[in-house]
Amino acid sequence: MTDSKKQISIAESKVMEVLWHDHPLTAEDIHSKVAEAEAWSTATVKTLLNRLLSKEAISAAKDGRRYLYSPELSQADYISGEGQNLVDRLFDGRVSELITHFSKHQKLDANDISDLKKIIAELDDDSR
Amino acid sequence: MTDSKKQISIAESKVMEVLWHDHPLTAEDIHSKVAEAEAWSTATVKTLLNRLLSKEAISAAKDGRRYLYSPELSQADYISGEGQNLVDRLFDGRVSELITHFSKHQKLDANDISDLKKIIAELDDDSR
DNA sequence: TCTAATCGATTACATATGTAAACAATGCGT
DNA sequence: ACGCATTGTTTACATATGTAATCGATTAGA
Repeated sequence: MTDSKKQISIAESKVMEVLWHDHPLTAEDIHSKVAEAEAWSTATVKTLLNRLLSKEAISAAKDGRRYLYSPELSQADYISGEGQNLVDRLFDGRVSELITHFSKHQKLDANDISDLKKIIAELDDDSR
Repeated sequence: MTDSKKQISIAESKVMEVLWHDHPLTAEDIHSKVAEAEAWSTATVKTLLNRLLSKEAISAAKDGRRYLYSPELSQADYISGEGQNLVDRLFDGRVSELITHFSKHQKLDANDISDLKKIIAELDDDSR
């Protein structure tokens, strides 16, 4: 098996965010985008890109002297993985527990509530 | 400031789980409980207990030759922290996004759905 | 063509984490 | 009182992660 299934770290995910938003991009592009939030040197960004490459979370296509990077791992898959992970760790895999927790402790705002209702409505439709 | 607010690692949280479930406990108690899931040596458990002590996530009360450990950090606080963390990282703090994600991708079962309905009903009551 | 700027690749280094052995103190049984 | 068992303390070591400097190749200008 390859390096694939390796975990993406927080810092690495910041680079992924940029690539999910727009790609392909050069290392320098990524550096300037990510620099809005993180005071990283270009060297740091390059290190992260290389780590993501070996984890096969992104790919690089040669473009003359430089590379153009694109995501391989989709944001949806990443989020699902992290989410599943958390639910497993904190709620023993029970999604309803997680939702209950958030509804009780993390204060849902009006938007959240209307979204929830919408979700329920759709679920009812589906099962009907 | 003390070491307090330090992050609790995954391995450390396994020890916390045991203590949240039942406490105070001796290191050996904890070792046997946690051993059901993790093949750790008692030395490993001791290391984790010490790290948790310096992070002030647990406390120890001398009981003759040994110590009795108890949680200081509550499970609710831990879960809230981790949850908030995830919502911030993956959904830019928007809880409804998280719930939407789970409803779309993580397949809610009948239980989850009835829980959701219950939550909605309660929220409606509260706001009335 | 020679050189300076530009990129990527390699190496570095501190802290965190997983996992545990070695060492030290101390109380129990004989 | 003495040595062994028990329990805590210190030290160890590999991998992961955050953060970056340095080395090396390549290319665009002078």
